[in-house]
Amino acid sequence: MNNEKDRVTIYQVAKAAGVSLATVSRVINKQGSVTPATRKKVEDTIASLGYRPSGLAQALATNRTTNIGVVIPSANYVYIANFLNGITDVAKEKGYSLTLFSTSHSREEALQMIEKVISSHVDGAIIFDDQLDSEDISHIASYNVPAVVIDQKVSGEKVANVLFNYDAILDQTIKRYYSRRGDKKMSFLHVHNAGRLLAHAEKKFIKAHEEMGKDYAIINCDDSYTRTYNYFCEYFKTNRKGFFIAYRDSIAAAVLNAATDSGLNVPKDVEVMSLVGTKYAHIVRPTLTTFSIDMNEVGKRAMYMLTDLLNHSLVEKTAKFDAELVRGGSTIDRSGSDPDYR
Amino acid sequence: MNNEKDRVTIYQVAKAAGVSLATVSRVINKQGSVTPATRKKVEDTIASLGYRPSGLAQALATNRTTNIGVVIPSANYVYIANFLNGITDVAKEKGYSLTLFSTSHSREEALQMIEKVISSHVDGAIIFDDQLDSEDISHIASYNVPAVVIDQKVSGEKVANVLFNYDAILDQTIKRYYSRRGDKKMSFLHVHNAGRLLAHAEKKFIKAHEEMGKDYAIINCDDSYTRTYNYFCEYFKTNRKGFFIAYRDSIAAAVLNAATDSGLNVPKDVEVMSLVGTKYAHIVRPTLTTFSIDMNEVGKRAMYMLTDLLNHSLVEKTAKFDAELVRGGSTIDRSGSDPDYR
DNA sequence: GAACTATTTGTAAGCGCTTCCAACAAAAAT
DNA sequence: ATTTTTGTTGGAAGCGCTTACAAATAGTTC
Repeated sequence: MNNEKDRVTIYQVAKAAGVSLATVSRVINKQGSVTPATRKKVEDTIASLGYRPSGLAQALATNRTTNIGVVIPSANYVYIANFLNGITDVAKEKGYSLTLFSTSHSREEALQMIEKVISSHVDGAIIFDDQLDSEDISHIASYNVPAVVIDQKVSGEKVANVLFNYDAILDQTIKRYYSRRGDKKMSFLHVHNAGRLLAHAEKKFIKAHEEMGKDYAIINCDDSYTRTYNYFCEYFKTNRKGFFIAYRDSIAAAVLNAATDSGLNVPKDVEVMSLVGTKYAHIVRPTLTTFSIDMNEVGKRAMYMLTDLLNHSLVEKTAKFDAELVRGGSTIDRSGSDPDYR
Repeated sequence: MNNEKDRVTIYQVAKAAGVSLATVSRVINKQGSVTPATRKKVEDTIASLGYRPSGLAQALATNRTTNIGVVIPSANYVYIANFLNGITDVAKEKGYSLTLFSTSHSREEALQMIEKVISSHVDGAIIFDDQLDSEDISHIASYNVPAVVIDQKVSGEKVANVLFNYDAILDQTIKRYYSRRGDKKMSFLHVHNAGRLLAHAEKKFIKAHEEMGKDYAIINCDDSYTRTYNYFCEYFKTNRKGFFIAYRDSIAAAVLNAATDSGLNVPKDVEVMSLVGTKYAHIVRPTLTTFSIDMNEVGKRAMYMLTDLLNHSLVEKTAKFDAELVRGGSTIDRSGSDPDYR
């Protein structure tokens, strides 16, 4: 064992074992034929010298890094952390490392990260960003970096897509709401820069309302629990009723708590729900109704698709995840006989 | 712009610009002297060829990767995500990338990850693991990988430490509880494999009780919100009173919700608090009392320490974070005149 | 304008590994 | 005993870059 010494190289191992570089390389890569005797000899000197192959040099020589770049807005959202977790599990199974690129919801930073991904020489990338358009992203494909793009359709030979589908369930939920006894005005919580998914849902929300000729509101709010909570505490001083749809459940939780803390009853006076559902939705009381997609599964799926892409064995280049309605106590169940509604 | 072509190398740039490799290298690294005229010429051909230096080759040649390895149990905990977020911010500021190594709370995997960190040729590492002992970790230092170790004292020339201090506040809180009107039996929620921090706190908890001659309980529970919630729903059928200390706030939230949902009053019948405090603590009702440390700050600090370590400018090799008592409504405030206790 | 210095550029040797190809030895076939 | 086949090794080039060091050019000074 060497302590505080310079890195042991394959050359030193070869010398110590009395063989050539090539032979050592063969035993560490377990390929090519080596006599059991010499293999053992080499393995022993590797162990006694404490040799570790340099991933860098290997990568340069083989043109494979076994490294995947992951582009996300920030690790600080639970749904992103879930997504990351899914990726991590599969990456470990498949022997890949992950390099994180976080864009902080800024288009500029996102572009910069894409550049970084390209020069960082990753074998592939998973891109879950909400600021770039498909042209920005297809740029990465032109540099021969296989990529799986989340929540966006980007085409290219080495690009696969994971798409979310909130449309159907959102539309259906809104229409059912009005067709039963929906007596509250619906509001959609708009968050600046929250990205495509939200923007798309917002459009659907508006469209559904216009189709039904119903009045609605768009409320601008902050992507922060505390600020949203404070805002709604103020809001509920004058507005004592409403149905709110937020992007993330932690924002919905802010509305819910503000309502409860303002002496309102959820769901009688105020109904709330969100698109993204994480553990927050289960922890609040009443629990939150969400249109949910399991982000852990999305991460896993994305990583599987990427490894298939790298092995040229990916057949279906687009995966679609349909949001499911997960009922909580924050809305009134309007299905069937409405047992909860008195 | 080249599309779908092989990587453009520095050699091609040199040739196209009619200069030598060395000159191109000088302009991309902005060092050594180059005539403005040739610089421009080179920059132009770089742009027109769409050349990007290979980080890999640079790293191999300079022996610097500008890459930091981050070892964590899992990204799926909010406090870890917060920590990661702090690291990310500083890393971006300092121009480092992050490679993630997740150990899944397994000692075996953790050891494996340490090996990976070593051969991945990172410039440094931040290690927040709960399974390894200091000997395991000091192993990494012997391979000349500068490291900042979280929540553990590891010594070595190139090792720095970030330590947490829950002892004082925990001891003080327990003793104050009994010296005022603490009438409920205290229980500590033990989670298998949750690591050092918890184990240490548990010891302190027991010690404080023995010093005061008070009865206490250790409850084994799962590191999962749902399972803990179910367990305590059962538990509260027969036990209608108690003071519970959990490790993470989401576990504490499970106890809190189970109590409320069982018709108990928090904090009158059941008091709950946790060591780690995240957004969960603010979202539940009543809010949770926690012994909190701002993990985002911990991440930032760790990364600053690491960059200083890499620049040989780190003076204080140990940083200590004291946990603060953050009062929520899940416990009865026993300071002063106990206004909430009627 | 010669002698010298400062600045800009090119040459070539690595960084630590893989891998093709040739060389050789041992086993099998004739 | 000789040729062919199979299996095991070593030599050497190359992955894309950096960086002494040498060479060449331009700029000073007397």
